[in-house]
Amino acid sequence: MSHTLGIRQAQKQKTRQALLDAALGLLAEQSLSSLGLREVTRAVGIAPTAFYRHFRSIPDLGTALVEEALGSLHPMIRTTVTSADNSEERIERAIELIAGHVDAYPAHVRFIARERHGGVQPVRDAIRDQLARFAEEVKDELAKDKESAGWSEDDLLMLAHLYVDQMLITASLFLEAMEGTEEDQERVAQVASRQMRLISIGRHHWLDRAGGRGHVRGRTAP
Amino acid sequence: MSHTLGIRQAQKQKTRQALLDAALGLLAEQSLSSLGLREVTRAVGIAPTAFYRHFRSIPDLGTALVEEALGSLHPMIRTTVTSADNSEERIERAIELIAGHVDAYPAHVRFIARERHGGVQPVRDAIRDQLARFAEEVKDELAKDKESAGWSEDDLLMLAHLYVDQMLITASLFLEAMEGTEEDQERVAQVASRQMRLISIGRHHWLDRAGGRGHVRGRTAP
DNA sequence: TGTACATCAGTGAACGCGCGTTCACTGATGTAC
DNA sequence: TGTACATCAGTGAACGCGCGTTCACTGATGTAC
Repeated sequence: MSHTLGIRQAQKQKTRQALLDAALGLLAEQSLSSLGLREVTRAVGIAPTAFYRHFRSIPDLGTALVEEALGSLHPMIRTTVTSADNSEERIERAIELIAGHVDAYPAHVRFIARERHGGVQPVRDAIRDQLARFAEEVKDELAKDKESAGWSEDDLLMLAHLYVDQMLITASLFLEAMEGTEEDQERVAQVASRQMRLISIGRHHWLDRAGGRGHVRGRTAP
Repeated sequence: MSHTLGIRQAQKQKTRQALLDAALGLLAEQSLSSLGLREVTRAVGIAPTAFYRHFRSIPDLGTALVEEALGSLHPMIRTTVTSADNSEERIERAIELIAGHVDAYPAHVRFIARERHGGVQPVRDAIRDQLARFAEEVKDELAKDKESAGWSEDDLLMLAHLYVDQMLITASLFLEAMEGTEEDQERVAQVASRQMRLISIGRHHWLDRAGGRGHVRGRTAP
């Protein structure tokens, strides 16, 4: 092997990760803008001053958490969306995937929902940028679909944003429902999948609109 | 007249309102969970201890802000939604109404967007309850519409939530765009109205679904 | 109308506490020879 | 392999500061007669 990273680097990364994990835990019940540096180091069990070896400040740690929470999600998004539109089953699968993610990483999901409009600008910006990337990727996937024939780039991006926002809302509702009964979660899934279906139906008939006059495309009469 | 409220009560209300206003101003750049009692009283120009004459705590003040921000909005919601679905013009009017509200009360809108998923549970609960009321009211309005014939209560509520969430997302985007150019705001309006339109199209064809088999209603062939 | 007492919004001193940041340090790990 | 020096993650004392909350108070407003 060529590069085992060295004992020092390895230990540093471990401590850094411990700081991120501790912060995420503490953020279950407060916002980033009220999270204290001493609070985080205390939870990890190191001296307050050691914090500065890893992060400039709490907002800096926050942007690292954004990367951790969303950075690795891009491949998942792509495979989830890929023609996730045609059939009921595909919508169900997408919803289940969201539910599974919320179940596996509830703290990350909560963090993103909370700080997306939170009081720390660099973190808001980081989240906005990641979500914009998601929307672009969703748009790219949608563009590959047969159903997207005749759609403008603008309209595809508009639809992609609608899907991304809808996913976030659904994730946030699952999070709330996690503290409730199994039934609550089922109800969230039901509503979310019907909303997805309604949006998909809107997509399906998008090019029929324009009040019947002008350039109607596709949809040749039965 | 029967009841001029008395000098004492009037002054008390004035101070209370000053506290709410000051808090709302300070919340432009931080979250409620990091807002300090002394910070608020300092901004108003009264002693810290006077705070307790009006609110039990900062979260208590927060729930009062929720009431102020959303309580008076119910009539507006009702008139906005009322068959706001049929025509392009009605969607445009709704979007303009949202834009106008964001323009008139940016701090309130920011507060709701921020604290909806923020770190203070009583405030989150208060916002959730108000939004649920909005959804119920939107549902009631939708139910009056001809287009809702054949819809179940569940589906109407599902659609109502979709509209409410969409309005909030739009309001939040307008807020961001307020710091940008006129063009930015126009682009937000364009995207928002197309998303609304797509949802409306989905609504229009909702009962046609079920894969063509089974109980297809309305929509007799041309 | 005038007087005597009650109420209560706002004051100001005092408290103990945890905060973020600085600084010189220690000692294990890494590197050059 | 062994030695001498450099690096640097983590330490611990110290700092000044603002926090939330308590308490007894003041004096204008309200009320009863």
